[in-house]
Amino acid sequence: MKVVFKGKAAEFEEANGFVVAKKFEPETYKKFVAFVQNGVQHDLSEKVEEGEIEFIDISSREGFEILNHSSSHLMAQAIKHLYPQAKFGFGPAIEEGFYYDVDFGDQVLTDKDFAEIEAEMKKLSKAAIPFKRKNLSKEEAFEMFKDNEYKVERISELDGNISCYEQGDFVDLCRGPHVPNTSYIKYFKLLSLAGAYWRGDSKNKQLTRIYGTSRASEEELKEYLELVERRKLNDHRRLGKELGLFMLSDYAQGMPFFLPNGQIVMNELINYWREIHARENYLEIMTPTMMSKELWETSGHWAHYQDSMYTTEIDEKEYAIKPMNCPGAILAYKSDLHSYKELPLRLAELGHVHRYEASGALNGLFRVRAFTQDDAHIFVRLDQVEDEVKRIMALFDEVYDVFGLSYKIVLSTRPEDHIGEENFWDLSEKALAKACESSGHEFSINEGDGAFYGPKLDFKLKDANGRTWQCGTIQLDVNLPHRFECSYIDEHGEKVEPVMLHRVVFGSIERFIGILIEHFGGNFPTWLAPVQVCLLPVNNEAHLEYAKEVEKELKELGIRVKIDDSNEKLGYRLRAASVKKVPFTLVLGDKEKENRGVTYRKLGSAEQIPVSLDEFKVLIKDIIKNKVR
RNA sequence: GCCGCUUUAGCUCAGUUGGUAGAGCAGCUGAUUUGUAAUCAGCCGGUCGCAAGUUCGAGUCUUGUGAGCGGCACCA
Repeated sequence: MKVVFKGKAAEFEEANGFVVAKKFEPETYKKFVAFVQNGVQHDLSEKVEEGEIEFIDISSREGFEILNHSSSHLMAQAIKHLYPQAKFGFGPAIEEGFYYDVDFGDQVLTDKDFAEIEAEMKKLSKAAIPFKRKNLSKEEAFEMFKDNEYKVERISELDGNISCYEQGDFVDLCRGPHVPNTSYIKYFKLLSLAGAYWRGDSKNKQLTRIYGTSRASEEELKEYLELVERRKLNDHRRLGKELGLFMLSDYAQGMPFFLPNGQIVMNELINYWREIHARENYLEIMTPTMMSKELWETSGHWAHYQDSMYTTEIDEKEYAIKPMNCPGAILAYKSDLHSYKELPLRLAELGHVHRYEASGALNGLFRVRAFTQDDAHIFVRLDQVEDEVKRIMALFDEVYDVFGLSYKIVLSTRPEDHIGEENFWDLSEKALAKACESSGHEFSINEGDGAFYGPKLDFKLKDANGRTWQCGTIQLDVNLPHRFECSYIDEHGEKVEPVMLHRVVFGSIERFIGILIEHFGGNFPTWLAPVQVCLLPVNNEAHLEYAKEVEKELKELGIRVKIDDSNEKLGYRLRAASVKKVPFTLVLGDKEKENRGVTYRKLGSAEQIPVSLDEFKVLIKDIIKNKVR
């Protein structure tokens, strides 16, 4: 086991951020005295005892980051050797590895160049070049990096002493820490290439970002690369194709087609959604897909959202296809007078919206141009906001729990381009934070990421690759009700403006289905499975009739059942059912026919369970009703 | 939109230095009538994303363009 020692003592930091014990046993670390520091042996036992130095397992998260950060430096050194004109931007460790942003000038790099860079890195690794920390004054730093405008820009933002790390002929501006020398970086791989704007601003030059990953052992690297491969198996785009769930067509870029199997999943989700929303006293409405320009001008979308809207002309009048359902819901609200006694008034809508998303942003079902929001607009009095938000969060918890999904909450605050008065924003942001706090939901804050009309709580779920996608959201909005002059009559007979909450649980049903496909790896719980039961007559001549009888009885219970009477051996048909991820496979032969039984197998299990048909009916009804996962 | 890559049969993929396309699976047909993860045989199936160009000749090379993938920006 390799252990990195992190120095806390100032003089130690100055010498080098890190030293590493070569053969470390945790129980005996106090006895451990010899360290490699810049290639020199030092006795640091005293510093260990005094707690000035802490040890870090290179396989720990912190060790991982140090290793990968050092790897990005090593890669930069190798690149500098091969491409002397290269200028470097930022090169940090990230979740699963590291990257470095490089300006190669006019040269175009492709992933075919990785082999050469990796070979050079290996060479440098073998040389065991020590990482040496140096502290520079600002002037010295400017002088040292004067040929690199990116580093110069960064240095100009720093105060006081500026540290850099030197390994052989390569120096980089860096806070550290690093592994002691390049030989610690042995098990790495360059993974991909991407354009990335300098400092994340699309107005700036695009640099070449090279992603890689570095591990403490060959085994860990292999494991990681296998994990990357395994993730592909759960990719919803692949499973969606294999299981006949959805498709995409060049004729409608970014607008998914739901195929029969996928439509079943969607319909089941919608049934469930309607059920719980009826219970929670939501009233369902449906509003038009296209509405005229004036409406969007009133709502502010025309001014703040036009780039994302599809428009058309009807009878010489401009229309927009709705990118959101809110204005429609507001018109529905305004169709009648409302008493304070009616509030909270919850108008739900499964709204199919269209948004012109950048072509490069599109991604399977996760990022599309046409999708269905399981929307609701809730009109409340100001004093009802906190309770209602808590109530919505409880509903979210209930729903996500059914699928076994976990989420992270992010509070997004006012963006630069927002409408309405600042004090409303102050109040709204506080109200959302308070609702989270008082209901025991943890959240982080994303400054400036709110909607133009109000702040929001976003519920983010992870896909198979660990990327997060916003699904549920709760948005607080005083602006749209004001712009549309919404009102209710309070207990004194006065007209008062209500507050509006926008909220979606699934978010986009399409995206949510994508998440579910990956979450379950295509093995949907029985209540969602396109085909729930597959019937396999052992012999078509002798058992098909009984299979049809079983089919009829199960169908009467509303179960989605299919007979596989193809002329294949049982083994083949079992495998076929398993490939199609059917939750229950029932084998029907002489034994079963004789005593009105079935022998069932659950997906993923080889266990054969004989029961009577009546018992099976009770069992599967129960599993479906309870949404057993 | 930007950077890089990919694009060949319904699906997954081969196609060597340019000489007008192959496999497995799926599908269809026949034989087999099967008791727990692939029975055998035959057949069908491709303007090689699209459009130009170079060439005697292009799936292979060049340019343009569509779509997809990985990122970046975006996600109001």
